[in-house]
Amino acid sequence: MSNEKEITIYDIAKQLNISATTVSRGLKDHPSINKHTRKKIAETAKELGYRSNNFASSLRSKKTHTLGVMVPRLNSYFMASVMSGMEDTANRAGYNLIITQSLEKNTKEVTNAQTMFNKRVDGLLVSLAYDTKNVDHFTPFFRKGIPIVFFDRVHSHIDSTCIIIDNYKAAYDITKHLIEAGSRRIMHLGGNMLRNVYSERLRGYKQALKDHKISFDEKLHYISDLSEADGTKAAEHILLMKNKDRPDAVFASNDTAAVHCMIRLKTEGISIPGDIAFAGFNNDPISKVVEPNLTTVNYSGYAIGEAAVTSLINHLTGVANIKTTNTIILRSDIVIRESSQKNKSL
Amino acid sequence: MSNEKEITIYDIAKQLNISATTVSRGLKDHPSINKHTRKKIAETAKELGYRSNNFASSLRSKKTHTLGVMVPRLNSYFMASVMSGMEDTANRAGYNLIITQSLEKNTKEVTNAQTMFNKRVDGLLVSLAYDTKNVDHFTPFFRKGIPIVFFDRVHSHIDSTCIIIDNYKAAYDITKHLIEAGSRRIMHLGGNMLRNVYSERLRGYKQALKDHKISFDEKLHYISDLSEADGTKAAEHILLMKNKDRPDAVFASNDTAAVHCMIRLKTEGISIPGDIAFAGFNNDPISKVVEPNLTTVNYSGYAIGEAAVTSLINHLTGVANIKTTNTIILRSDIVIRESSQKNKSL
DNA sequence: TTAAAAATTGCAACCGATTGCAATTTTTTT
DNA sequence: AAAAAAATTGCAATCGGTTGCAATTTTTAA
Repeated sequence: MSNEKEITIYDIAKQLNISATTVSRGLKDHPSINKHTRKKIAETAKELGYRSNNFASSLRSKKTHTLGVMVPRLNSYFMASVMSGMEDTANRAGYNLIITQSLEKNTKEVTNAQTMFNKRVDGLLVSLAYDTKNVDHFTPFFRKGIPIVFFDRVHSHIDSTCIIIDNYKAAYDITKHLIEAGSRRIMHLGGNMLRNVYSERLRGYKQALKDHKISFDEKLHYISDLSEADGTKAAEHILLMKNKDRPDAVFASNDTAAVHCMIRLKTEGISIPGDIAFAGFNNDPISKVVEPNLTTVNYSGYAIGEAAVTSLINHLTGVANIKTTNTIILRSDIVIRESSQKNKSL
Repeated sequence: MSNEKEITIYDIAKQLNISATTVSRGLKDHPSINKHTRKKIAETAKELGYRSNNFASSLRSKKTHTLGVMVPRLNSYFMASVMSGMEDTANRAGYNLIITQSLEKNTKEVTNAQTMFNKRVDGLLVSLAYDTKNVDHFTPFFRKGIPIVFFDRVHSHIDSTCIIIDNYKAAYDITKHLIEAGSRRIMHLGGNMLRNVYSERLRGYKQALKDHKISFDEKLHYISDLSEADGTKAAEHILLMKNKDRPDAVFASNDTAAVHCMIRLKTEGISIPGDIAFAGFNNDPISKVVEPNLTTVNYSGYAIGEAAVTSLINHLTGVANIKTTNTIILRSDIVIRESSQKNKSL
C-alpha cells in the first residue's frame, strides 16, 4: 500500500549529525537543548515529514495521553454537549478520549471500567450509571493512583474531584418559583435516590416546600428512570388519582419526563399550567418546543465537560491536585417559561 | 503511587518455563500453539493479573486498533445515536474510537484530519462538514492505504464505502405524501447542495413534484444551515411573501428547522396543517413534541454507526474489502403525523 | 589565564510485544 | 523401525522514543 517509509528521530539525527537523544529532547523543547539546535531539529522534522510515534513514546514513558470517559448514555442532548466540551478541551491539550457507555447498567459499567484499566488511560472521567451502588470497580484506579474526575452523577471520594451544579439550589429555586406562581400541591418526578443529582433535587424541593409551610407528601414523589415512557406513565398515575389528591404542579428531574407527562395529560384535556403547572430540568431543546414552553433549569453541558477535562489534565500535568479540590460547582439558572405560571398565564 | 509491578509476557514465560514467544502467540490463540500450553498460559495470565500492553504491541505490529471518527457536530440526537452505535460495535471488536468534530467548518476538518493521521488511526469514519468542497485532506490516508468509510454526509470515492439511506426516495415519498394529503405549493427548506444528503433530498422533492405535474419554483427553495435560527428565519421569509406566493406546505431537510419554522408561524396565527402543512427529516425527539406532531423521515443513527464500523473493521481484518462495496443503503421510512394531513385533519 | 560552574550533547540500556526462520518434538506414513 | 510430514516451540532482532548518567563544550568567575 504505502511506499514511503516512516521518518523517525533517527533519520533526523542522521541528517543533522547529532544523536537521537538530542532530537528527542529538541522536539519537545527540553530546556537543556540549545535554541539553535532545537530550531534546526524542528525544521528538519517538518522538511522530512516526521510524525511522532505515540506508541514508542507511551511504551517507554508509560503515559498514554488518553482519557477514559464513562457515561450512562450518549444519546441525549445534555450528554452530547458534555462530550463536545470534553473533546474540544482534551484535543487542545493533546489528549485523546476513549468513550464508553453503561446504558445505565452497573454491570456494563464494571466491565467498561476493566476495559479502561486495560487500555491504561491516564485518567478517568465518570458519570455513574443509574443503579451503581458502590465504586469498588474503580479501586484498581485509585490503587494505581490513576486520577478520576466525577461529573454530573458523582460519587464523593477523597481522591477525586466532582464537577457538578448546585442541584439542591436549582431545585429549591424552581420549586419556590412554582409556589410563588400559584402552585401548592407539587408532585416531584424524581430519579434513583442513589444518584446525587436526584437526591439533591429532591432535597431542594422538600426544603422549598418546608420554607413555604407546605408539608411533603410521599404520595407526590414518583420515582422512575425519567424516560419518555416514564413521563407518560407518570401522567397516567396522575389521571388515576382522585381529584382532591391530584397535584396542581409537577416538578420533574428532567425535561424528557416533564414533557411527555405534559403531552399525555393534555390529551385528557388537562390544561397546563391552569390545572397543572410544570417545571423540568436540563433545558433540553424539547423544552422550547412543547406547548406551553417548559420552565426548566439551564446549565451548560459543554462547560461541565470542559471543566472536568481541564481539572483532570491539570492534575496529570501537576498544575493542580485533584485531591485538594473536592468539588467544582458550575453555574446554573432557572429559565421561566409559560408552563409554570398559574397566575399571570398569558 | 503504585507498588505492584506490571506483569508482562516474560513473567508468564518464566513461571511456565517457556519462551515469551510462545506466551505471545498463546495469548492470541495462534494456531501453532498446543491447546494444552495455551490453556496454561491463559490461566497463568489471569492468575498473575496480566494485562497486555497495547503500546508495545502497536509499536511492533503497526496496528493501533483505533478508529478515527470525524463528524460535523456531536450535539444532535441523530449524531449521538450514531456515536452510540459506533462505540458499541467498535468496543465489541476491540477497537477504540477517537472522536473529533468539525463544527461544520472545513478548516477544522482539515486540521482534524491531520490529527487523525498523526494518531495513526487504523481507519477513518467520516461525515463531512457543511462547506467541505473536496477531500484533498484525506489524500494522505488514501495514499497510505488507510481505509475510510463515509457515512450520512458522504463523498463518493473509488477507495471507500458509503453508508447512507436513500435520501432521494425518502424525500420523494414524503413529498408525494404531502401532495396526496392536499398540498400543491410546497416549499423546501434545504441545506448546502455540496452535501449529498441535501442535494438528494432536493432531487427527490423535485421528482415528486414533476410526477404530479407540479412545476418546481426556485423561489420555494430556501437554502440554509437548518439550525433553529434558520427555521425561524425561514418562517419570517414566508411571512413576508404575498399571500398568493405563500406555500401551502413546507418540507424541511431536518426536523429542527421544520419545528422552529412551525413555531414561528404559529405565533402569527397561521394554522398547521390547515394553512401550511409540514414535513421534516430525522425523526428527532422534538418531532413528537411539537404541535401538531411532525411528519418526518425515520432512520436509525445507531444502525448507521453500527454499519459503518462493521464495514470498516471487516475491511481491516480482511473479511471484506471496502473497495468492492461501494455503498450500503440502510432502511428508512416516513412517519406520518398530523402536521402534514391537510385533508383529514383531526 | 585558569579553575569552576553552567550549558549541551551523547551513550546505551530500556519499555513489552511481535515475527521470520530455524530447531525441536510429535505424529503419520511406509 | 526408519523416514517423512506435521505440529510446537524458541532465538534474536525489531518497532521508535525516553532517560539516568557521563562526557564534552561553553561561559563565568577568580
